[in-house]
Order: sequence, then C-alpha cells, then structure tokens
Amino acid sequence: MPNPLVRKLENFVRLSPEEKQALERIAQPTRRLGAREDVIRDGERPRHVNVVLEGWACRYKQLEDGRRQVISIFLPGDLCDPHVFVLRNMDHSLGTLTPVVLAEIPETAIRDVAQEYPRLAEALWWEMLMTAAIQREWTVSLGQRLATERLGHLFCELFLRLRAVGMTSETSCEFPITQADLGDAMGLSTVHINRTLKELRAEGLIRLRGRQLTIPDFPALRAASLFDPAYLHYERDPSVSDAD
Amino acid sequence: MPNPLVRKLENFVRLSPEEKQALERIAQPTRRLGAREDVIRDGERPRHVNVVLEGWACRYKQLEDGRRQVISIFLPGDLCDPHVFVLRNMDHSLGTLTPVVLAEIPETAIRDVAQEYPRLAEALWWEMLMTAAIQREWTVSLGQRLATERLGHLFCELFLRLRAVGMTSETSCEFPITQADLGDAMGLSTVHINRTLKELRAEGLIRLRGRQLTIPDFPALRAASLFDPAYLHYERDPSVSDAD
DNA sequence: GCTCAAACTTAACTTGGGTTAGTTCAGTGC
DNA sequence: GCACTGAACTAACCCAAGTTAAGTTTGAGC
Repeated sequence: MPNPLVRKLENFVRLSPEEKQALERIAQPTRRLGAREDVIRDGERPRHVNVVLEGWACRYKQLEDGRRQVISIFLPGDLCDPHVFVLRNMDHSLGTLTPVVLAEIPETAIRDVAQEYPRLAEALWWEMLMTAAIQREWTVSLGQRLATERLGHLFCELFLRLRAVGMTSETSCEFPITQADLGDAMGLSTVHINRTLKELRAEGLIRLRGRQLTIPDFPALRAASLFDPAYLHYERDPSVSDAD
Repeated sequence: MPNPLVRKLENFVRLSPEEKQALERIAQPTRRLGAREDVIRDGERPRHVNVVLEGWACRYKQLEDGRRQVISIFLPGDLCDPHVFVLRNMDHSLGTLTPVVLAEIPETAIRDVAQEYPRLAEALWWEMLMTAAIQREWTVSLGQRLATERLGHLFCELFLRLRAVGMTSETSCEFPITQADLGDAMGLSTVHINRTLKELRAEGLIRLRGRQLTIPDFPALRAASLFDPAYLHYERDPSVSDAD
C-alpha cells in the first residue's frame, strides 16, 4: 500500500524516486487513535504537522453552548496545516471520525524537505491552496445550497478526493462516517440529513448502506448538486512532461 | 496616511524601517476601480497579487443559476492570495464593493522581499494563516449561527480588523456596503438582513445609519454573538521585544 | 444467541428565514 | 423644483429545515 501523501501530491506534480523517498521518510506512522478522539484541542500549542495515513479525521469548532461545526474533513493523504507553528495556539480542534493512523512531522522536517526539493515545495503549496479552495466551496455550500445540493456536492467532492488517492472503485467508496457527523459538517440536523439521504436515494442519485457509498451516475449527481470540480485543481502541471 | 499593509503586518511582527520601506515600495497604488467592478473573474489566470489600499472588496462565487455567495471581505491592508500563481486559474472572482485602490504586486516582487527579509516572510505567513482562520470562522457562522448572531459576529470581526489598520474611532467605523451585499456574505436574504438589523438596533447592540456603524457596547455585542477574537491572532510575537 | 448502545429511521409539529410585492427615503442630474 | 435611481424598509404568506419524541436496525461484546 503506497503512501497516500505521495499519491495525493502526484496528482499535481510528477515526483522523482528520490522525492518520493524523501516524502515517505518524513510521513511515517507515529500515532494511532480510535474513532471520536481529539488529535489536538482548541487553545493548545501545535507541536507537529499531522498527516492522515489511514482513516478519516476533521477540523471542528465547538461553541460555548454546545453547537458543533465540522469545518473540514481530512482523508488519507491530507495534511493538517503545514504551517500551524506561525500562530502560537490552535483556534480550533482536530479530531478523528474513524480510527486513524497519523504521521506527526516536526516543523523542521517539512522545512528541510521543501528546501532540498523545490518540486515538493511547490506540491505542498498546491496542497495548501487546494485546502483553502475546498474551504471556500464549503462556504458556498453552507451559504447557498439546499440540503440535497449540499449533501450531493459533498459526496462528489469526497469521491473525487478519495479517487485521487486510489481509494475508490469505479462507482463506490468507503464512507465510514455517521449521519450526525454529516449534519455537523453541513450545518443540518441529523433528522434532516436522514430525510435528505432518503430523497437522494429515492432519486437514484446515491446508494449508501453500511459504510459504503455508491454513486451510480456521477454526471447526474454532479448536475443535481451544481458540482464543478474545477476548484479541486487536479490538473498536472503542463510544464512537467508526462513522459517518464 | 501610512500604508495599510504595513499597519496590518505590524500587528504581528515589529518591522524595521528598512522592512517597512521594502513593503511600501512593492505596495504602491497601480489600479483604481469603481464600486461593483470585477478585479479578476472566475476561470481567468492571475497575473499579480492584489493588495487593497483603499475601499472594500470581496471574493465571491456565482452559481449557474445566479445565486451568489460572498466568500470573504477584503479591507484596506488585505492581500488577496500571496500565492495564487501555483494554481493556474482562478476558481472564484474578486470584485469591489466600494470604489477601490489596489496595489498589483508581481509574483517575483513578493518572493524577493520575503527572501531578503525573513521577518516579512513570517508576517506574510501570519497574514495567510489568519485569512484561513477567518474563512473557517465564516464556515462556523454559516453552519451554526442564527441570523442575529451571524451579523453580530461579522460586525465584531470587521470592527477589529478595521481597528488593526487604524480605521476606527472608539466605537465607530465606516461601513460602506449594502444590505444586499451583507446578505450575499452571510447566506441570508436582503429582507431578512433588514429584519435582523432592526432587531440588533432595537436591542441597542448596534447603530447603523448612512455608511457609519457604531457599536456602543462591544462586550455586549460580543456576548450576544458568541464572538471570540482569538481566531484573529492579533498578538505580537512575544519573542520580539516591545521596547523599540 | 442474548444484551446493550450507537446509529438509523420516521412522524408530527414548530420556526427561522425566504419570497413576493410592494412603499419610503436619500441622493443626483438637470 | 422635479424626475429618476438605488438603497432601505415593511407586510403577508410560504417553505425548508429544526425539534421532539418516538421506533427500528446493526453490530460489538460476552
């Protein structure tokens, strides 16, 4: 099973064997957590950059009165903030949604690798900018899209992000999170998530049973959700030859 | 009138005269736009980094069916994406809300200045991370907060951001955008923005007339909106002496 | 194969906010 | 002074999504 961080970055730049090795060296498993545990909490001082190697995690923020918003979802290969250190304290928490294996990378290791391999530095930039683009798209979803569009859009996004790290079949992927988590992420109540899933199922746009999501007709779901994958920027740099 | 970019960055690091001069040199006015014009449109290729010197601007995304979400608001001193160039095409538009004066900085100029002055590089990192933190907070607002909290929270945020560039009095600031724009930013209809403003006014939490916003009792508005300024990270680096 | 808890599902009812369709107000141009 | 325009404001009605309060399914642990 290849390193998901390597797989992810290869969607943007072609990496040499040495570059891949350098990445794999710094992204080794160092911490295992169960489902629903905190990686780091709001207010704490970050000690390393976390990379998800296995499982699903999230950024979230809890309001004083208990309301909780999941701000981002992290899939295998995702980096949680390559440059957290600049700000001294976390302004949100990181938690797991499923059991998770993390690579905890020290500040210096990231810096060194970026210094030595400029193409890796560029790939890390791409990853940061794409993360920001996803955050913006969530803003659009929460601000403008109806519940069916919101969920459909999220399914499209997560399916493509999982495909980018080789974790999908033709039309299906693992989908291991609960309806309550989906609600916290999309700003909807659990009950309404359930209603909305029922509707999407009834229209034949998705199948979702156990921990398995199937999108039988991606273009159909895409159209129903006004999903435009451009913001994911999965185009390889044309200045890098595709021939190896 | 000092350069707002300099003022903003000084909230995080203390800058030497040479550092200030270097910033001022690259952040010179190069483009003037009227209200409601586009700086750059979705799909276009960015040519420079934009810094707002005067006026208010925004990031926005327009859906096929006309719905529009304002994704971020840019105030004087704000940089629109120091590293857009990595992604080849814009996945959203930048537009003005009022007449605006921009500094258009070439990619290389930013890079050079960051290379020569490491403290400026760090300040630019801080600015990027704070922008991301603001985006996350908007996600929380749109997902969890009621209309009154949402608007109150936005007023608190914008007031503090304006104060950081010296554009407030004790309790007031310019507030030059329309209720329709507020609606597009907070995912609410214009009508409901109006109702909600009425409510906030009735509770004595804000005054808003003409283009002037007054927050007579900031702690009260803060409490009513569950606003916690920690995410703005306006703490000066403690490793830098406060004595000049 | 039984127990227990978490996750899922549903129905009935309520509410926050959207929609439609205006009126009023404040500039601006002439 | 009057027309014109864009913004601010309001009322009546409607609907998407929240809330409450169940019942049902699933699966881990024994």
